[in-house]
Amino acid sequence: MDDVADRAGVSRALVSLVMRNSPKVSDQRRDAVLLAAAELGYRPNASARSLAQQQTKTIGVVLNDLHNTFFADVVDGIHDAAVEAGYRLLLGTAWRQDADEQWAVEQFLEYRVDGVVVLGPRMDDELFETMGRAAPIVSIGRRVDAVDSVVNDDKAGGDLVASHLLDLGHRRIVHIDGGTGGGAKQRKAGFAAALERSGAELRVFPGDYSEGPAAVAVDQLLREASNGLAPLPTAIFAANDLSAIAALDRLKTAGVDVPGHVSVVGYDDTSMAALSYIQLSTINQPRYEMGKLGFASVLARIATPKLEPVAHVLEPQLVARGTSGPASTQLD
Amino acid sequence: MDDVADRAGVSRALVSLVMRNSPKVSDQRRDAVLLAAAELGYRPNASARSLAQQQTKTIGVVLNDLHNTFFADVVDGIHDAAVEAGYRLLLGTAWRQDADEQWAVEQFLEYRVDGVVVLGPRMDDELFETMGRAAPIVSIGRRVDAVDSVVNDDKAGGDLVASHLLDLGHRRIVHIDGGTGGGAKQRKAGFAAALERSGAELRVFPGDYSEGPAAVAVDQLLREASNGLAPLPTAIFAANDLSAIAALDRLKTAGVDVPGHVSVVGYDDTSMAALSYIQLSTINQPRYEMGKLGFASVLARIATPKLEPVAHVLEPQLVARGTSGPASTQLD
DNA sequence: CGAGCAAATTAGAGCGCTCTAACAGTTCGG
DNA sequence: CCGAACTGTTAGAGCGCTCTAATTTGCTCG
Repeated sequence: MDDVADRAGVSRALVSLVMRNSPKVSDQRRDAVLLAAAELGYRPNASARSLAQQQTKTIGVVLNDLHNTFFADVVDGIHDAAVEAGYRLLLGTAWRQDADEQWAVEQFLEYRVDGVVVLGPRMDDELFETMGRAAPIVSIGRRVDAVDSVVNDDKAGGDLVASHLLDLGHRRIVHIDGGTGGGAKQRKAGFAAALERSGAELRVFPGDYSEGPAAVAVDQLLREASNGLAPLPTAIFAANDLSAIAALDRLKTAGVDVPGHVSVVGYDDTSMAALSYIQLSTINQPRYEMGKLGFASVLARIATPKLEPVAHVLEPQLVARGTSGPASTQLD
Repeated sequence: MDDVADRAGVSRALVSLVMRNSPKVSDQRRDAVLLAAAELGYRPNASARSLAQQQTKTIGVVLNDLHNTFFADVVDGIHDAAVEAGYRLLLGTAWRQDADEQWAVEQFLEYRVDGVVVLGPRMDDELFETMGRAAPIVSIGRRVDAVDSVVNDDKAGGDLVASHLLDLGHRRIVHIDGGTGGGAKQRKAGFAAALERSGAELRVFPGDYSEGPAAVAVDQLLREASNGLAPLPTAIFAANDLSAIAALDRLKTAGVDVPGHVSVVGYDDTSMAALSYIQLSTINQPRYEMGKLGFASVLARIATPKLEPVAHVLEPQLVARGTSGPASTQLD
């Protein structure tokens, strides 16, 4: 910076003003400085700037799983909102390990990021509260009372699926749940409540948002059907797309027509669901919006730190594709 | 830091030593400092440290597409290698825009990261050279002569597919290429050369690594077959998994048995290819290894800045799954 | 018991920037 | 024609840490 100042024949302070494009610099000097900077290949040092300014204009985003495209969409939303507000993003990855998650946040705090967004958090609420004292922090995908959170209304989502299936005439229905996964309990609750109101028959199998248990559940259903113990259900609602796809796979392998004979619905609307090859009916969470909202929350809290925690609840949407159709009347 | 020093009754310098866990501190003082730090909730300021140390122990990773799980695997490799070497990762995203990519790198340079890794770069070689002068930089997925690069041997990959199909007895083969996409030309070249040696018949359709053109190509093949103009090929090699899946989709829709009647092979071994639902035969690039190697390159260059650029070429591997099988003898 | 030496500790400068307050030049109303 | 009110520019302290060199402490040993 000194070199640039010398070369342009001005003071260091003026160079600083130019680099931050302050309006109170004469065009003449500005050009001289910019020229000198370009000639010397000068690039401001972000660390020094942060140190002096006591703010980084950066927010940290903790990603739990880089492989999950669900998060990618959310990050897109955060990114766009951040750019608009003149903030930059720092991504940290927790590689699906709880300890990593905390570590990532600690790293961010050492960097003195102005705020932190955690996607699909696993760490416990208490830790959230502790970290929340060091910097504004918001949770996306799980409700945390101590800090701001952005979630979709999983219960409403479950209800949407139920209505969709009931409208199609389904009465013998199976749910493969998401175990302890985020939002799984609410999805099930919303789904079950709606079915109960209509008097439809519901059977629940345990799952965990992964392929294995879903396949096991469907296999059992198929076995029961072939033994004549129980007819196949006319519809299956899996707690997320991954398990829905596993279920689909088992059904197709067994030669069961989908949706002619059994309808299948998932949750999340991942890019896999949209594959023309799969065409899974599912529930879409407004991921991009959730990202935008998450960033806005952080920003609001940066401006006014001692606001009461807010929980933003967004409405999920049904995306009816090719795996759900009118209930089969055939009995098997 | 001063507060911690006061509370522990030591000097600021000693606190600094403890925070960097230097061995030359007595246990007694160390404990006192750690206690004081914990009580005050002290967290070192990374910016100040970087400023004083003139290094950040951080490397920047430019991600072109957060949605592509291919990159996620590479990042996993980079991450593991980085953690092992005591480095931390900063992720930047280019959101598929060339300008963003350059911007991301600039940001990193302002942070004074010790090195940069760019995944699937789009910026031109010249820019690479310029940036390479400011910090060690390595390109993963595209060969760039001016700097280090890590790529897979696309030509060998094409050759692998050819051998696989020839071994299975295929002689009437179609390739849907990847247009100007990275490595597409080499994949085609390797494939075509091997087929030519064996005298098999090859027909090439234009593509661009996306679904559309692949579907168009297959539709045309189906039309020709039903018109009796030309029999269906017994095998199709699509330049990447996405287009392979699109091809599969058209074939299945048309009721063509895969692989009984037509075999399909992709390239990249994305997570979609591994879906039990799809089981696509494909070529696997050692993504995780590529990440590790990429980091190692950066590290080597940090240690010895003026090394000659090195191009690491890794061997691709055939992953034979359910979409490729013995050539059909049936003529249609 | 004090010289000699290693280990433990500290003072203080410096990293590259921003920010406050002060300082020159202009302009302008009275 | 003088002081007020700007505008543009600058000196210099300070951000929180590390690092070098110097100093103190604690031992060992003749």
